[in-house]
Amino acid sequence: MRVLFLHCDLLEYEVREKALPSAEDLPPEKRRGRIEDALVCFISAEHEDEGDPEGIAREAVRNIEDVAQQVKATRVAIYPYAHLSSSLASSGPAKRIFGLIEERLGKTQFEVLASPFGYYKSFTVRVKGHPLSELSREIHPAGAAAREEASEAVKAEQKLVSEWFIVEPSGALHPLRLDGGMVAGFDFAGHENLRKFASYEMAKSREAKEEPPHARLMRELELVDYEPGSDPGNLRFYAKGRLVKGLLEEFVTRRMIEYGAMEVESPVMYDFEHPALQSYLNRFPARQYIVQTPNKKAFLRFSACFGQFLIAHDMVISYKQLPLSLYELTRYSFRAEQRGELAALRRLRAFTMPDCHALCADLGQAKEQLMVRFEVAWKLLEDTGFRMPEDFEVGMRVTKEFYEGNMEFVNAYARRWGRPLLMEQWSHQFFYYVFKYEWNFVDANLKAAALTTDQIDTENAKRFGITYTDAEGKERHPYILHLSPSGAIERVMYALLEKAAFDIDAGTPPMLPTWLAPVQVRLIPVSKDQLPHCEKLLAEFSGVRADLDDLGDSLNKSVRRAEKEWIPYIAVVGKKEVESGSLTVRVRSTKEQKSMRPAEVMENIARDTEGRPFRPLPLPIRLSKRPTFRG
RNA sequence: GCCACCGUAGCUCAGCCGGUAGAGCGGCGGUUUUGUAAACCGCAGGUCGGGAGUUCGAGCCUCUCCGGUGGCUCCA
Repeated sequence: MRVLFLHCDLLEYEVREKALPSAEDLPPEKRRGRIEDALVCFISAEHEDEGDPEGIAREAVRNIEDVAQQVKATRVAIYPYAHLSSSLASSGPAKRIFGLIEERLGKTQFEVLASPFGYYKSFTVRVKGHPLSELSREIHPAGAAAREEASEAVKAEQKLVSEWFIVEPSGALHPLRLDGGMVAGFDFAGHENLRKFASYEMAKSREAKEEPPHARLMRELELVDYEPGSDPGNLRFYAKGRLVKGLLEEFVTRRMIEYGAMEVESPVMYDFEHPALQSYLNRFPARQYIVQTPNKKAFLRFSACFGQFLIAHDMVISYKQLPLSLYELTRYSFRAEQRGELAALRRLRAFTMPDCHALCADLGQAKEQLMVRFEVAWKLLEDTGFRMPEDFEVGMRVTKEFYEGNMEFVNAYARRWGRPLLMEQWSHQFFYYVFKYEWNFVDANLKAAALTTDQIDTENAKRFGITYTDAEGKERHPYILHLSPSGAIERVMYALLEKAAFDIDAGTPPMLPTWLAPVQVRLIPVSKDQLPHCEKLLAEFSGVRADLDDLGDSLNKSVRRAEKEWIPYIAVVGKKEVESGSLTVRVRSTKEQKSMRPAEVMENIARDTEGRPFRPLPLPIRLSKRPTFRG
């Protein structure tokens, strides 16, 4: 922030026209102003100030008080003046900063005149001209000392008191406490993962130190890799990885449409100045990617919320149409996570997020609909290849008030889940929701990552002006549910790979579910004499992802290669098989080696993949034609 | 963002006290034509992550930037 201090006999201004379209209309008394014998402060808010409006405003006021004291001024004028800096703050944050300065100065003994922000003004100043009457200062955002004073929002969060419980399927409640770093208050026997999850959440325990296994696997399997040419947390997907991701995307989307959601598509970037977005944004100023468009500054979306809320804002909705769901799969959502927080596929800066918002007439309908979506998500994860509910641990977050008023709902949820779950109870509502749940995957390094999540949002309908008309013809704000049925697609891949890593440790062959296996069947001729026969067989495997190892290596080597690729059905074709018309197949899931006819293999795959999307092999069918993406 | 560790051939890694770079796999050429997790021989392949510094001389020491991992903070 830059400030030019002028100790003046007189300041007089008159508003001419708006300089910013978003500037608010002014009451007549604000359109002109005059102050005599005052310290006039011309101020430019700069880009670097955006991260901490509270802090910079506090510093500004401190400086103003300081200078005013020196020149013995009792009156102060604040004059937003863009021309002191070449690195201006965006107008949203700037406006907020000026508001805060005015508010804080108002609490001092000074008489304050604040000229409006966002307008062209004509003005007159007459500077006193004594040695101290002209002075400029640069004020930088909170140094270490200033940062200790938390912003209002952070203070509110700090006041937030969390209580932790285990809720059993019976509804029995067990208050948890930390006892020497260990979670106590519940017998976790038989619920080892829940203990790990509770300890991750409550004690912030980080027990392991290795790289997560999936980070290595994703590269070894030629699925996904880091991209040093981009920004951290923006990954590259090779052909096989794109296939897996594409299939998951299709599956989730199909299930959401079957559920009844209306798929929409919204922009990836939004205008900083858009009034509906500002209050939402200002609370989390440092999290976005900023992009400079030809004529404005925009931010990249960090979820599908805005896009869908802005659509919902313009929709005409009757209570008869509720509940009503909008769905979008964002490719991508962007969050400028701190460097140290990124972790391969678990935590990214650019990720693919299915997001489904349901507008509900009232709390009753919201609770009912939440459980409908619970079933959709449960089935989706189960059909993807997870064990439900064993692969996940529920984190449920509620306000105390919600819990006490809706105990039956919480208990019904716990009964449906069928296993004990972790509940965090907040003393008061700090976030926009009163109820939220996540299904967390606990990985080999004992880290928890949320996949499925749904929330009951009581605030954003008001904030974004989303309304429906009720039976009496009155406009009402709906409750909004925020469901991500699977969580980020990359995170689903992470969980599947981490699950496979558990199998490696347990000594069972790791694999992806057959419907996601990049190659489902590999044909390996014992010698090149069987190649023509294999070529013919390929035609029989239409509708599955089959390929042919025609590299001419030894059988041992070819089998090893196929095993390392986690191929579920490896079919060896030698002299015997050509004569009998059968295949000798290694079935990965059962470790069996048995003689099967091609039709049987097809039936097995059809059974494994029933109801899931299919995509053809996105690679050359003959290995001799296939490049390696990495060594 | 802070602290620590790491970055050498496409991949996985070795490289001593600072003296000018090595293996295996993969690729290419040849021999072999194989019955269920790596046949054999040969060849090519390196700004030692980028930049700056110290030094007669830097993969090795110093600074800085980039990338990765772990911890902290964070996760709307």
